[in-house]
Amino acid sequence: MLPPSTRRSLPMALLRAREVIMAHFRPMLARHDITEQQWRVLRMLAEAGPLEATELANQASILPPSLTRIIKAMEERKFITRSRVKDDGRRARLAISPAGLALIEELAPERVAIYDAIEKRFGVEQHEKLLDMLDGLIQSQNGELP
Amino acid sequence: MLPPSTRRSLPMALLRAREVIMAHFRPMLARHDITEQQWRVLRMLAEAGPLEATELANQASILPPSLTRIIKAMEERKFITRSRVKDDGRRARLAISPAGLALIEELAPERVAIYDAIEKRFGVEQHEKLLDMLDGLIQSQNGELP
DNA sequence: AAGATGTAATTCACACGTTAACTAAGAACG
DNA sequence: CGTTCTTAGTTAACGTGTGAATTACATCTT
Repeated sequence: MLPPSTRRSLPMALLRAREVIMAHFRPMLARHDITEQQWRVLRMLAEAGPLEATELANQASILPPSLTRIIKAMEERKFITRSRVKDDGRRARLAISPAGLALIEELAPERVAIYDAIEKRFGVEQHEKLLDMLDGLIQSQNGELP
Repeated sequence: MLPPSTRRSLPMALLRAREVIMAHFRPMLARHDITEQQWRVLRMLAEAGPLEATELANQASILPPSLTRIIKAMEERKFITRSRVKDDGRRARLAISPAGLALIEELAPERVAIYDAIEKRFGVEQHEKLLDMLDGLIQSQNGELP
């Protein structure tokens, strides 16, 4: 049994797929001097409300060291606020600021347009099916790691 | 029309999918002190034969600046060799060394085992179908970028 | 209450991703 | 020929990914 060729490997396919998709979003993010990860953090806080750092890191798929840096940068730019959690001096509570919300809303139409363009090329049903399969893959691998 | 929630966005799904898959490979790579990208370069050269830098970068989905660093590191470790292309002093011809090939072969059984584990959890047909859909996605986005 | 253990977040070190600027070599054109 | 333009690769600057070590605070144990 041979190992899969690089042209048919799941890690490579996922990587390339993510590249072609992100290529659509990068110009928008660059225009506002926001990194992809900062954008994830902003959206997550906008959708889920205030979160603690660990929870935010998990949901945005960002590692703790990266999140520390991102929070620092976005706090300075006044896009998010940070406060201590009562009764536990270790935890930090992070929330999006009005300025952060304003950015999200400003970009909303463009986001929709980009998603429409992607779906138009790939097909709405294909898009939905792919999301389902990716969820399935993620769930399938999330059990015990023997 | 609302933008997609973060829980149903293609970039996030692709990112998380890649994470759960790479989690299987990381221990193996760490044991041999090889990064994921170095591993991609090695495999590519092993499968495709000697390549020029630009071609290698494209096929391994690595940006030129990263490839420069990777080549430097792997040349020092004697896993790859570099030579000038005759009649064009700009191009570099990169090839895997015997030591590099030996590493590939040493890891081959473990690679197969990891892929088997992934397929066992996700399902062989699902795996194949997902690869097809990812290819389709990549092809669909690869036209003109308006 | 004091020490051991656990947890949240940060820091450190190093590699890669990304964009822009740069160098060097070839090709095109006058 | 020499000038200009293009191409291959590198360098620079900054942010993120990753694993290990560290700090600060909570909790558990006795």
